[in-house]
Amino acid sequence: MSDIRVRFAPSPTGKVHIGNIRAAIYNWLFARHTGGKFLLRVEDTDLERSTPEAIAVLFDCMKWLGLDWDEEVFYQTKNVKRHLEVVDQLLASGHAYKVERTSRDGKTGVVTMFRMPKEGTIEFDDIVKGHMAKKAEDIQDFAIVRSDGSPIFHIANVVDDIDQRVTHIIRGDDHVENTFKHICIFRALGAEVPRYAHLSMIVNQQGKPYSKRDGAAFVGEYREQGYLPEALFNYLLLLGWNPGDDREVLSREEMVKLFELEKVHVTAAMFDPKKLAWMNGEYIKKIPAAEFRDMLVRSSASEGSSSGSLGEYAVSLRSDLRDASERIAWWDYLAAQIQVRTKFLTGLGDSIRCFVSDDFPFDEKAVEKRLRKPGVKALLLDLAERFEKVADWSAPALEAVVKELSQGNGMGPWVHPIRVAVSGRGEGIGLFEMLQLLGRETTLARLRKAAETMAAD
RNA sequence: GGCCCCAUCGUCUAUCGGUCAGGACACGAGCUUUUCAUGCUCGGUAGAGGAGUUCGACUCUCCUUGGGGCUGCCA
Repeated sequence: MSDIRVRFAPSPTGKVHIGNIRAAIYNWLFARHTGGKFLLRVEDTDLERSTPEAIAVLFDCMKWLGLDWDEEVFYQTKNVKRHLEVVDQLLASGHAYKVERTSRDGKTGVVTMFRMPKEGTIEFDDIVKGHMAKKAEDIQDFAIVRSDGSPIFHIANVVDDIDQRVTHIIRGDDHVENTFKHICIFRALGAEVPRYAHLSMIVNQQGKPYSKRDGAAFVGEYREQGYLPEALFNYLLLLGWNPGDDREVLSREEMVKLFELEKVHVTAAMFDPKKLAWMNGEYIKKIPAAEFRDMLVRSSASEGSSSGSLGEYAVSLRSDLRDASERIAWWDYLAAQIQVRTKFLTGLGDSIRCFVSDDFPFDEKAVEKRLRKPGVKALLLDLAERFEKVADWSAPALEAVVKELSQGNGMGPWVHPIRVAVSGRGEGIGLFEMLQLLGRETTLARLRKAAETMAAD
C-alpha cells in the first residue's frame, strides 16, 4: 500500500486523443507500480461539449485499453460550490480580487483574478523535466472566476486536486506554465503542493503536435481500424519510456513492474504509424490459436456466408467433414495460416470469404493479369484433370503435381492462375494449403468454372 | 516580442566521462527454390555548430543555431 494518488482528468469531448490517453496510461502505470490509486476525474464544466454520450465514449476507451480506475468517478461540475467557496476564501485573504475587464470577444464584466506574488521565484522539481524555475514577476495575475460567476480551470483543477488528495500530477507538457500558477494557488490555500511530472507531446512527421490531420488521432479510430488495445497501449508507452534494455514488446505485468516516472523522456516523440502497425502484428501473433480461430469463425458468420453458429464450427463448403472435431481441425488449420500474416483485425471476413462460401468477389486486376492470358483456359482444365486423379487430397500431394508440370522451372505460371481461379484474389495463404482447405469438389468446380467464364483461350 | 523547455541513425531509443556509439521500426540485398506474409542472414545511415572543463566528452558548463510550449472570462 502507498499513499500515492494520481488522476486522469480529461474533458469529455467525445473523442479521446492519443496524446491524452498516453497521459492516462502513464498515470495508471505509475499508480499500479507504486500501489497507489488511479482516479478518474471528468472535467465536464464545458456544458456544451460534455454530454452523457461523450462521457460514455470516454469510459469505453478506457475500458478498451484496460485502464481501470479506483474509487468513484469525480465529476467536476459537482464540485462547483466548493470551487466558489475557495474563491471567497482567497478573496478574504487578499489572494484574489475582483476587477472589471473586457474579454477578447468584447464581453465586459467583473471577473475574479488571482493575485500572483510580485517577487521571488517559483520553483518545483518536475519528475521528468527536472528542476523548473520561473520568476513570479514573469507571470501575470490570471482570472479564476468568469463574469458569469463560473469557476475557471485553474481554480477548479487545484481545488479538485486538493479534494481528491492527489499526490502526483502527471499531465501533458502544455501545462507547464500553468503549474507555476497552480503552485501559487496551493500555497495561498495553505495546501501541500503535489509532485509534478510533465509529459512531452506526441508530434507528427513534421514535428508539429499530432492532430487529426496526421491520421487517426482518437483512440476510437484505432479500435475501428483493427488495432489491438494491447498494441496501442504498448506503443504509446514506448513513445517516451523504455525499460532500460532492448525489450519493446512487454506484457502488462512487466510494464507495471518496470515503469518508473524517472525514466520518462523529456523530448517530444514523433508518432510512427509503421511501428505501431508492426507492433499490432506482434500482438496478433500472440493471440492464442483457439481464440484467433474463434475470431475468424465469428467474422465468417458476420459475413452472412456461413449458416452455422459459432459453437458448431460449420464449414458449408466441406460437407464431407461430418465430425465436429474434423471441422474444428479445419478451422484451426485455416486460422494458423492466416494468423501469421495478419496485421490488422479488420478485413478478416474478406480474407476467408472464399473458404466458407462460393459467393466471393473476383479482383478485376488479378483476373486480368492471371486469367485473361492466352492458354490459361487449357491450363486450368488440364490442372482440374490432374487434380481429380490425386488420391490423397493434401497440400504436399497437390504441390507435387504442379512441381512435376513445372519441371523445376518455377511454379509461377501455374500457381498464379490457380490462386485467382479458386479465391478471386492475387494474395492469401499458401496456395496448396488453400486447395487442401477448399477440398477436392470445390477446387475442381472453381477451376472449371473459371476456365469457362474468365480464362482466355 | 517576453518567459520556459528540448536537441544521438529517417523514426523510437540505449549510453549514469573511457563503447568498434548498441537495439527496434522503416529501408536495401539475399535465403526459405509459388503469390502475400512470417522467419532467418547480411547491409547502410547518428551525437546540430562553436568555445570551455578534463589525461580523455555524445555524456559536464557556456554561447549560437534549430525545434516546441505558454503568453484567454479554453482546458
